[in-house]
Amino acid sequence: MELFWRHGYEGTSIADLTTAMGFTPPTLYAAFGSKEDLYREVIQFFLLRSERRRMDAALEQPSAYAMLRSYLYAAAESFTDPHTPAGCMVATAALQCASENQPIAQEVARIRQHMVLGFVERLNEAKTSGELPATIDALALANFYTAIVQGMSVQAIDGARTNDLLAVADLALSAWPGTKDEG
Amino acid sequence: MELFWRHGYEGTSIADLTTAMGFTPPTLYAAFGSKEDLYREVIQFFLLRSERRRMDAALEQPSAYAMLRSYLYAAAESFTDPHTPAGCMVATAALQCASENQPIAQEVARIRQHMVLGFVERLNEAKTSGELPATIDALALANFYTAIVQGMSVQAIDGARTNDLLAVADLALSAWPGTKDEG
DNA sequence: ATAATTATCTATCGATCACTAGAAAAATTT
DNA sequence: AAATTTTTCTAGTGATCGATAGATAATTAT
Repeated sequence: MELFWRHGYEGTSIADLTTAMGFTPPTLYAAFGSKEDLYREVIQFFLLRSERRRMDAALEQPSAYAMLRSYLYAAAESFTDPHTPAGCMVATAALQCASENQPIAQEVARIRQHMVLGFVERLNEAKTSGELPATIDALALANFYTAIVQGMSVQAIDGARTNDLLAVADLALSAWPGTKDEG
Repeated sequence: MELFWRHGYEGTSIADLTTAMGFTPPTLYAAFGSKEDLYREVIQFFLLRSERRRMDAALEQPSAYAMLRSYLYAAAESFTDPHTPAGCMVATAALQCASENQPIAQEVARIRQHMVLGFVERLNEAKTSGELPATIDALALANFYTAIVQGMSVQAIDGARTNDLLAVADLALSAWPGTKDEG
């Protein structure tokens, strides 16, 4: 996971993986099938371990605003966690790749879309509860906060520190078009 | 440029390039030196042709707010221009790559940093002119709008349309902590 | 028109890519 | 302990990677 996270799908070779894991290619293929299968498995592992944990904690918040704040703060922390590679493993992954790896890119893009829809769902709840004006475009707002997460991931890769990303998150939260009462 | 733009540095092979340009590898190497040199040259060409044009037009605006609006709107248009690959060639390029291509990644990251500093400079002017409160952290604000550009680039690659990105831009502009009078 | 130069070709370099057949070693079962 | 199964290794597959030597063609200069 660490290798794919840091170097991406194309930037990580079977030799890199087997060296890091301490065995030889046949063992890897017996265990995971192919490089592509292994990458998919790693992504799912990452989602369960990092992304889902972030999102679950955020969705527990009492308001949509608090959810976004929780998520963005958690992202700022984890994107700059010195124990893991910088940035997010899916938010800015597989953006450019060779034609033969297009399926990989599409799968990662689908996961990103899924994340947007998670935000949209919560924002629509906020519209019915009155936290957000009914006139608000929930999809546009979800795209906006997703863009912030993606930009934070880029900047983490470029060496930004936790506080830099927290400041970006706060500015994004200042654009919140609803109430900020609870949370 | 189109190949590197769409598939990235690692995702584009010499064979891809020579096929697209209609000649053979020795001609490419005689003309450009190496794949790395060619990529650097392409990036410079892109900066002059697209990025610099966007930035120059933005810096002509009478206010910092209008500059950001001009830049973000231009980005929304060009990132989704059907005549070129989706997204920006530098904003989301070379984020993950093999260790041996680290120099390329660092160079692109340096260009991104340069873009942030361009924003910072204009924002500091806005502080002295009174358009922005003196208490504002210009670097944080520049990082915020840069993050939006980077996120817009990711979403363009993922298939977003011009209007989607314009909506994201407008929400980012709504976070502007200064006056919006002129422009 | 001939000579010198430049440009592009064919054919390939060694290295590395993802991946695998068949042997050897380790673990498990009888 | 012997037989069987599972696992991992050595060694190598063909394909493709970026890059190049030497020959050929096209252009330019005399």
